[in-house]
Amino acid sequence: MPFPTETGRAVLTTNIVVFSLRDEQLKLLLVRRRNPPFQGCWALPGGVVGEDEDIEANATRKLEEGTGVSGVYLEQLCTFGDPGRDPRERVISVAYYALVASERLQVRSDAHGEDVGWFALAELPPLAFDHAKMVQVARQRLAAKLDYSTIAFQFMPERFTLSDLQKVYQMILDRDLDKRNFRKRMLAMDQIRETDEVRRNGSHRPARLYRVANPQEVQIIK
Amino acid sequence: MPFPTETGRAVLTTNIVVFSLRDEQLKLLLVRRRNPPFQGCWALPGGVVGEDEDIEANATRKLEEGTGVSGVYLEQLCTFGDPGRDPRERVISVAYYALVASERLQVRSDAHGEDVGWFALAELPPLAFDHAKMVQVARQRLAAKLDYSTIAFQFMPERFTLSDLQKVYQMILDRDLDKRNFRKRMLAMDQIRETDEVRRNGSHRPARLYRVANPQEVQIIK
DNA sequence: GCAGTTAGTGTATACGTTACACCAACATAG
DNA sequence: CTATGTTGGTGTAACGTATACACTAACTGC
Repeated sequence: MPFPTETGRAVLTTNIVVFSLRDEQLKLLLVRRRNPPFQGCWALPGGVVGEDEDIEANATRKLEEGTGVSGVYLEQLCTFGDPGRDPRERVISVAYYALVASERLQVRSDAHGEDVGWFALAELPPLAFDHAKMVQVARQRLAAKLDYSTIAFQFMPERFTLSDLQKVYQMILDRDLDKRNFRKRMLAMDQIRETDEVRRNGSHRPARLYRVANPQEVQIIK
Repeated sequence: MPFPTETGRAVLTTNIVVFSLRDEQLKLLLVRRRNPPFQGCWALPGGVVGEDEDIEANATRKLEEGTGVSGVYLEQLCTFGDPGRDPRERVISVAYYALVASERLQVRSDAHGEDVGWFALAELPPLAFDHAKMVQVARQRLAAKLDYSTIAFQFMPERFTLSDLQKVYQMILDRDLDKRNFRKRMLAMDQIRETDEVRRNGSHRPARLYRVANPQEVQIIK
């Protein structure tokens, strides 16, 4: 089966759904498009994959350009390639999702002359192309992974309290959790370590600080 | 960001990991390559996506060509696009996996002048490109989905016994299951229905035949 | 009618999940 | 300095789910 010379070829791109917690909310990184189609519209960060570039390497690079952060958790989500998804020509987009601890963030607004912004999931603007669908799939995947992996720790700063962690879970799952049961479960999976520090912030009992045992890896549990 | 005219373009293909149960074994459909590269080597079925063809539609079509069956369960797995995965040029493959009930199969050997064959997972020949990796990912996904979906029913014929079903689970999970607990679990999820037929095949008590309540859908359970 | 073979059934135990309420420690105001 | 407000931190009982386990039922063939 020889390759066709013209047909069956497509522009290869990536898009990344970048989650982070900012202002006690789960937010997404969006960039404003400067060119048609969808000029002026908000879209997921991403770009065209270079001729000899690995797809995931491209996603990593675009993510670093957008957030200024390297070494973040990145996972392939799904590939979108409807013939009509880009009005210009056939464009395949391999979607990824990424989780960034907000303390590490330093968004370079206008790094590439693009407007960049963080948007709460509940208040997303209309998105270009099929990016809304990508966001939906990413959100589902993230929520599902909370149950059987340590993925939530990717959001945490180096030191955090159990209440901080619980807020993260509650934000992603969009429901309240029982404090005692939550703490039991977190400590039982033996992936966070108590430190001898506490945090004092307000007129109440100070909170014990914890750290992630293996911040690099996302483990599958149970 | 205008598109480059030459760089960043790739041939778009699909590959499908087709699972079926044959001879009481979990087997995969492979085709022998007639052209270089990897000429004569076994590979996953698939092909180049047409200029205006939907990616999943292409996978469905290739699957039908290979098995003669339509309406089978098909799910996107992962996308492979390493720059070096095809020695000729940049080729992106969107991998799918599919589950086919063996009773429905009528493999058209030589439909396209290709050798076609079913291979037990434990006895796969060396595969072309990165297809071995695709098989590995598909196998993991399938085993994981047994736990929380009704995906296994896709393998079943219209009428089957609980022992048949148990064999399917055991084959995929590669371990024995307790008969009473298995039956309890299957009936508890209320997705199979008793029929008033039995099957007599040997000098022993006949087995009750069941059918799948919603053969079309794969449900997520619990 | 006996032997061999697969089909079919119930219960007790262990384990994990859920629900739930009070005291502790600090800052601030009076 | 003490009273109040606010968040941090802890254990136990009830419940439901998952596991382990052994015998009888129904048929065929000899």
